[in-house]
Amino acid sequence: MNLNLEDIARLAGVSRSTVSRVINHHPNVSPATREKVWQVIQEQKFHPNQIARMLATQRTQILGIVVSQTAAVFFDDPSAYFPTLIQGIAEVANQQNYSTLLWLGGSGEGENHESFHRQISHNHLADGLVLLSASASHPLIARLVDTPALFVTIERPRHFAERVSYVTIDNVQAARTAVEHLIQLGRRKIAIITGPLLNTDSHDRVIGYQQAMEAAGLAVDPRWIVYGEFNTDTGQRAMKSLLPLGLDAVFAASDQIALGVLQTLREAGVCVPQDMAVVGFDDLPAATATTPQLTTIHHPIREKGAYATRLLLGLIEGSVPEPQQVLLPTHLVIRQSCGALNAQDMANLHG
Amino acid sequence: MNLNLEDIARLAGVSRSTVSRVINHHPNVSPATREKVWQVIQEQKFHPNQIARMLATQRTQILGIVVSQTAAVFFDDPSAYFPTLIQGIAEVANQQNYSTLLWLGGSGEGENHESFHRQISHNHLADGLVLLSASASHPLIARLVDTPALFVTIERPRHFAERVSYVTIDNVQAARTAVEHLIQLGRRKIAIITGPLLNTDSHDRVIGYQQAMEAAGLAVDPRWIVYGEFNTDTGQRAMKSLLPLGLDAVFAASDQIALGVLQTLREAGVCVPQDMAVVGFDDLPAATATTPQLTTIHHPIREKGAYATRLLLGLIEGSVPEPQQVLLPTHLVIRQSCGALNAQDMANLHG
DNA sequence: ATAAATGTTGGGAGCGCTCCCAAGCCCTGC
DNA sequence: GCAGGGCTTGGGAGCGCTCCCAACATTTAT
Repeated sequence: MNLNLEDIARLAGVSRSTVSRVINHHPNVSPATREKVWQVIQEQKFHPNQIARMLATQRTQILGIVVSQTAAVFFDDPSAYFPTLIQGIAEVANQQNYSTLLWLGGSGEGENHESFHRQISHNHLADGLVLLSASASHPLIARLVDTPALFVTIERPRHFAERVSYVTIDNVQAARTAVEHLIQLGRRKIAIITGPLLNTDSHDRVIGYQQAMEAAGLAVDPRWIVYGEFNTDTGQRAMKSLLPLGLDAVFAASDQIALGVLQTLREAGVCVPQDMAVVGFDDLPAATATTPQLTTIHHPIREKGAYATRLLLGLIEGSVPEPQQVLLPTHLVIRQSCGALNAQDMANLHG
Repeated sequence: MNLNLEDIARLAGVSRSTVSRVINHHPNVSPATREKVWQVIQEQKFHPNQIARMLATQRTQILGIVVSQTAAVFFDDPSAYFPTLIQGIAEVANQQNYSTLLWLGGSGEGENHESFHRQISHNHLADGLVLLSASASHPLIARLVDTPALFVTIERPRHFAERVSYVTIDNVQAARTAVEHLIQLGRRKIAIITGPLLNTDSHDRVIGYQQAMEAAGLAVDPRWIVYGEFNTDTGQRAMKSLLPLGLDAVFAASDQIALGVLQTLREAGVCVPQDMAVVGFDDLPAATATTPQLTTIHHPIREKGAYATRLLLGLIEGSVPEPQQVLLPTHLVIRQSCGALNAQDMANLHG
């Protein structure tokens, strides 16, 4: 049904090879021939078969995006963290003429997870892989790290961190900045509510918290450090458990958590920021919709995806050596929930 | 570097064809040979080259997911509408041994849009396509409809509706149900705030609204019908403009819109549902987080994606004829914002 | 003018698989 | 005992492209 190179060649009165050269913009084709061939190609609306090209070149121009996680964690999440990441990836990929293969799965259970990862690593469709969650993709990383497969993870992996390429933010520094800000404002009894223990983002934010506290000579009650999930529910639950401890500030390691914290504090009649300062992490759109608006750490989610993709492309082209590890900058966005803006500032804001 | 069929054949002392037969579970291989070949395959961790297989079979086992829309509309949207759809698609696809190619793009501008769609329709990588937004994909539909390419859209397309396969919900009926519910509760002056005029979902919900009003013998002031976007901002803006009209109910054609409506009403000191009943559409998780909780139309977003994929697979296998058009069921979820639950019910809820 | 360098073109081989056909095998039935 | 049928097996011919090499044409340098 479809035409092939040979057909075009016949119609243009040249050889298959010449048509191939024209299509691939090889230099050594005379202008006249080039012109003639292009004309036939246009006329026939010819498009070379990608698959055949892949087979011949051993390159697919496809990037795999791996979201190995329970569906709920990713998509019912209003933060749109993963979708935003994917957007950053797809943008760069499409722009560089790569297609993106989306792998969603690994819904928890061991066997499923296993076969999901096997499917990805054996189906050699992609020239490279972006793993959106290093911690959840651990088994995949373990099986890829000793193969020639090219991949980069978002988030620093727990294992093989020295051998794999990743893009992340300096979570330690970012968390430290957030907590130092609270300390500067006179807060002393500061708790942290964070995500899963095994998640390196989660883990590093605790380190940053501890460093800030220690540097300020503030003792940390172990009960002040609460691990959970990066969601609203954890925020509510954790805050309820923290309520009796007489704190004056909470650092929520995600805005989702902060949302839950704020809600619980409101229900408990605790005034934010007067009685309790709150700082979040992520700078989601939702952070400006709360009352009071959330002070939070901004980090470039979409850019993480984009950067990881550029990096991966570099690895594929061979223009950069493995492994590459990059930390993207973050900054503190001061709004109302930390109490840094005094009454007058707030009046100005609303004026 | 990698082994191929021939290598395995040599190691197993058989021919390429026999190995191929074993891998593809063809019946006519003697048990002994089959066993021997499997053993070599396991030993060598052999995995057949997908690309070569694609070239030979002219089938890719890949489904394309097309999200032709501005990024912001899709991912900054807390409703996770598109991610949820994608999840439904990927689930079915992976389960049937299909991979999914994700096409995100068409960021508004004509030229971009054009080249985005060209890229999709010429790159014959997918056995079939799922178009996530019929209205936004119009140019793509127009170019695909006269080709042998297989595709199904979510949402009924504005043009070629009789010729394309799609999966959607009965928006007319759903909207009608919502509005009839308000009428039953004694509301008379009911407005509708909906999405883009060119979106068929949007359009049909208005039809449903009009049918319900007409059936009840209620005249509709043209100012009561407001078109906008499916977002919070539209809800706020539209509600502000509706405030002076002395309404007693608003049907928001998406929960996002309803969120904006609720916010504006709160700021204006209008009590919901006493002074103004509000019904939404979508049944997002956020609908239960509002005060009062939102009465809304539930529709199966994820199932839409899953159904569309099963349908597409059917078209690919040739087991169903084109075109197929299906309407999935919806239902009204009664919560507090419509005023159907009286004080006692509410007490029970909180007890 | 002529050898050498350069530019242009065509064809063969190969990427790794599937599918078809023919050949060889064994078994059954007359 | 031998023809005819069904299993099992191997090899050839693609799928449509790229890439290399050799052949030929055209310049350029001497």
